[in-house]
Amino acid sequence: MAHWLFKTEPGCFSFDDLKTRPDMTEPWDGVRNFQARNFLRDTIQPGDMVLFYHSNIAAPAVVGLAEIVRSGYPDTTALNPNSEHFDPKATAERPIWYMVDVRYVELLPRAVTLERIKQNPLLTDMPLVKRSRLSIQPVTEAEWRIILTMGGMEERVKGR
DNA sequence: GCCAACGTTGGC
DNA sequence: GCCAACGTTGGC
Repeated sequence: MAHWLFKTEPGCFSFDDLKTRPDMTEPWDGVRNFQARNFLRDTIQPGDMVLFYHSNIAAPAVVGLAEIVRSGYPDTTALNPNSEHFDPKATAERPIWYMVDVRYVELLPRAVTLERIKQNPLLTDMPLVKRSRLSIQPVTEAEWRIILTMGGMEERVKGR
């Protein structure tokens, strides 16, 4: 089981939005970056865990945990001319873009702000810290444990 | 709202 | 296939 960090602008789609879906399952669509696409299409698997990160706000932070419930499949918003994520180059035969389905798991007792992440010398290798704009990022087992601990979930870390 | 970083596009 | 121009992301 692998770990990931998914970025989202909460004004567009927030962790609360994920929680309030009736079945708590949501397609993660609209990713239009090839590196992120490759993770979605090739690597991310059901059961993988996700750090849910809010970007583009005053205090960007990891706010909660989500789980992958479906691996990569074609992102249909790319085929829809009415979608803001429409890509005229995408076709049903060559979808180009992919999405996965995620499920709400739980809110972190304490949000882990980017500021705190940057202060932790053990987290300086994270793409997040290196100022990458990558919206889907791999997270190492060690980083996962550290961030959960910083978020007030020591018990969960020990239980694994 | 500014602007640096950086991914993508397109002319050559 | 290089690289300048351009557009977007996202921290501040």
